[in-house]
Amino acid sequence: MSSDRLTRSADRTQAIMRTTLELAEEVGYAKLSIEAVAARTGVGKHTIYRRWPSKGALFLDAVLTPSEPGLDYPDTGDIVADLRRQICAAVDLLGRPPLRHLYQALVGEAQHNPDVAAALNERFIRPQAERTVARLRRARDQGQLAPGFDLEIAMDILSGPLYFRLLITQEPLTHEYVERVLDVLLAGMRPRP
Amino acid sequence: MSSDRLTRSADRTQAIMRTTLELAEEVGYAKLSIEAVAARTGVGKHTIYRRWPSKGALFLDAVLTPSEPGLDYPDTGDIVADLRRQICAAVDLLGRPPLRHLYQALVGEAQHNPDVAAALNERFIRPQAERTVARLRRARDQGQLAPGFDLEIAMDILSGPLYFRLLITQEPLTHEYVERVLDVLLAGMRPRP
Amino acid sequence: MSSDRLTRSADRTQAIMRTTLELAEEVGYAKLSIEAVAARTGVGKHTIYRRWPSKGALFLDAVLTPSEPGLDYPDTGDIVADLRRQICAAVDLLGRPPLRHLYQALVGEAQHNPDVAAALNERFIRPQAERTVARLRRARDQGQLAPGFDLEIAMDILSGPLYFRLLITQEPLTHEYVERVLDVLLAGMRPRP
Amino acid sequence: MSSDRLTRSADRTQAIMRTTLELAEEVGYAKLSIEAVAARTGVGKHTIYRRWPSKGALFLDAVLTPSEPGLDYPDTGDIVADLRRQICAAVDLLGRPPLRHLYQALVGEAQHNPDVAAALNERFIRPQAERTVARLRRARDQGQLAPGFDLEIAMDILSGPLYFRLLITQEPLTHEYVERVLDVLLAGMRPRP
DNA sequence: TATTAAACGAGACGGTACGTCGCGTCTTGGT
DNA sequence: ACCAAGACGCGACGTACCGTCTCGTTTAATA
Repeated sequence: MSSDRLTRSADRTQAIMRTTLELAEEVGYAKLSIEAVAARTGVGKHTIYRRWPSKGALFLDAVLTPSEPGLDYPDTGDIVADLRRQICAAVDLLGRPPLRHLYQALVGEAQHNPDVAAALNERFIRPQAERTVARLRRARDQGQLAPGFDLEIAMDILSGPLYFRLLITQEPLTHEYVERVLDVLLAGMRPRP
Repeated sequence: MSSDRLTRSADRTQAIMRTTLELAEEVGYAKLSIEAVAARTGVGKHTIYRRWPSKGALFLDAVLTPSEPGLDYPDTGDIVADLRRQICAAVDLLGRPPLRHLYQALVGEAQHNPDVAAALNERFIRPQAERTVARLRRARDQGQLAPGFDLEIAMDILSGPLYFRLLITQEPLTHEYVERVLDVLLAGMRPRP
Repeated sequence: MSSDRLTRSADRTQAIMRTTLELAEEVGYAKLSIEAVAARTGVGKHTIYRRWPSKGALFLDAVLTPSEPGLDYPDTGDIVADLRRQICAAVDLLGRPPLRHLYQALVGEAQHNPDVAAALNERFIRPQAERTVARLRRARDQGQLAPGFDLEIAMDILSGPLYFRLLITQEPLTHEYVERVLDVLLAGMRPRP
Repeated sequence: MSSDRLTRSADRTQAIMRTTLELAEEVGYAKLSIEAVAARTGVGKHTIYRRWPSKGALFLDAVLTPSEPGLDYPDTGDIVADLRRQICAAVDLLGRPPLRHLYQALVGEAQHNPDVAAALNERFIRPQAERTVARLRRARDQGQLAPGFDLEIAMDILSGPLYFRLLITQEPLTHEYVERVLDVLLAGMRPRP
């Protein structure tokens, strides 16, 4: 039988993260307190501090754990369709309730806390980016993209505008917006001869 | 003389904002406190609360005021050169010390505080964006850009990747990076026939 | 007109000390907490810490303040009657409810906290002792006591046994006990020739 | 062979008490914690709680065990000499380092914890007192003391002033002080005719 | 010139949460 | 079967700031 202690520990860990999301949705990340999480979970503060070094670290775990490991990247052979599908999925997940505000707050916290920033990259951003770049590379090898095409920049251009909308102008993220980005990226800026 | 009182008031306001930047550089935005700003400036807390409703609002003012109104957009007739110049200037200002960390923190705070987000957009992001779009429109009218070119998206594609680097992957912002973004945006993704 | 602010401050100070005694009677000194005193008084913890450096110091003030400055020493000309009266008064005050347990706890705390010990001596023990010694000296000068009589030791012999009962054997303190101490002290140990 | 386990138990018990004294000397009784005793002894907390119900009880054992059973009361026939010898021995033991502060703390704890108070009396104070009273009774029977002499009070007068000095005024305890107490007790207060 | 009203420094105040410590109980794994 | 190790719920510690609220004290504009 699996470990009683680990099970119990894991139970608590799960319960704490669940409460964290709950409270974050109710009062917002800024007003979230470890004290309140402990109280509502029915757990000592120590039990939280034993697991996470800061509110930010806890919140990161709480937000990211349910989404991991993330969706597989599709490969239908049509690079544009695959990108569209993948980006729309991301937009649907991160750009709408309930995750939108939580994810926004998470990125906000990352600006104040280097550990959170690092973990966010390590666990979420980089893997996603690597999958995207890999898919792009495959497409380029198959001649669907221009031979000298800059894959890393393409990746940033696919993500950047969405984050710009999410974090800076804080406008809604729609599939139509994704479409427009793809269009510009596909065609480029220059008038065709 | 006319504005003796205003001047004195203005002096205080300036002094408070100066101290705010000072302290933010020393201890970081997260550990910045109105209490400490008041103490170091030699000012009562009331005098700060009379002027700003929150730490975020004060910080926003402190960071943005010195940079306003921002540089005029150049128009040499060459749209690519003008964009490069403008974006590099922005990168040099916001992507390096001393402003980089402060600006990062400011955007971070905007994720938790809608007022800060709104003010940041109103005072900094939107004007900048509007100037860029106007410049792009002029270029399109002159035939330097494709006729149906999506100016708003272009604007987001020019900014987004930089913010993605600044806020998410937190890698350095270089002129070379700006160049690569411009390259991809100019040429587009598709192989030319 | 007296100071509004001082008045208010004094009010709070009084209220805190009152609550302290209240709680000490309810749960005992050992379980008394500054947290609880603050909560019941409706006062921030800071307001207590601003006034007293420790629970012991607060408790000392709370216990001693109402009893100060202490009763005048009587001088009827009869030293034995005066001593009896004075000691019985002290016993009635400190050796019975409600003060007995509080005073016991105060002396207990003094064993762990030198500041409390010093303040207890300064404010309560020494003044009392000095009055007693002064009264004894007057009696000796008048020939009511043996000429070489050791006044300081007499003082200790008048107090010591009471404290021994109060703190060590923790038996009740009665007037009869006072009487017996006085009897032995008057007559001495040696058989009279 | 028999008591292998008991021996081991006894070893642990001894080790815990030793560490307790060690730590009490280092940081004072107030800052002593069972947690720290367990850690330094290399023992689980349970092992301590299995043996003692509270920090006070442990401390009492730790302080009193080495001094037990106490010195035999001398009987040289000269009551004054015997008292002097016995009291000076007690003063030397309890009124000087290293025991002075520990014993002070023990009595302090007894003010907050009735169990400690009871045990202190039972194991230390009463036996000592009974021996003293027995010795005094023998002396009275032999005519060395006045016939109606109040032995219990005498006992309290011999102890009380010392405890008063130790606990209240916290002045040093010297043989000279013992002498002065004996002198007053012997002669009494009244002028001889 | 004297009066009045505002802004000011200083900081007390009721709160909330921090991160730490130790309590006494309970569980686990090793010996 | 007993033990060290230490997780756990709990409660209090003493600290830091929050944002609000007097206090007297300048300071300037008005009467």
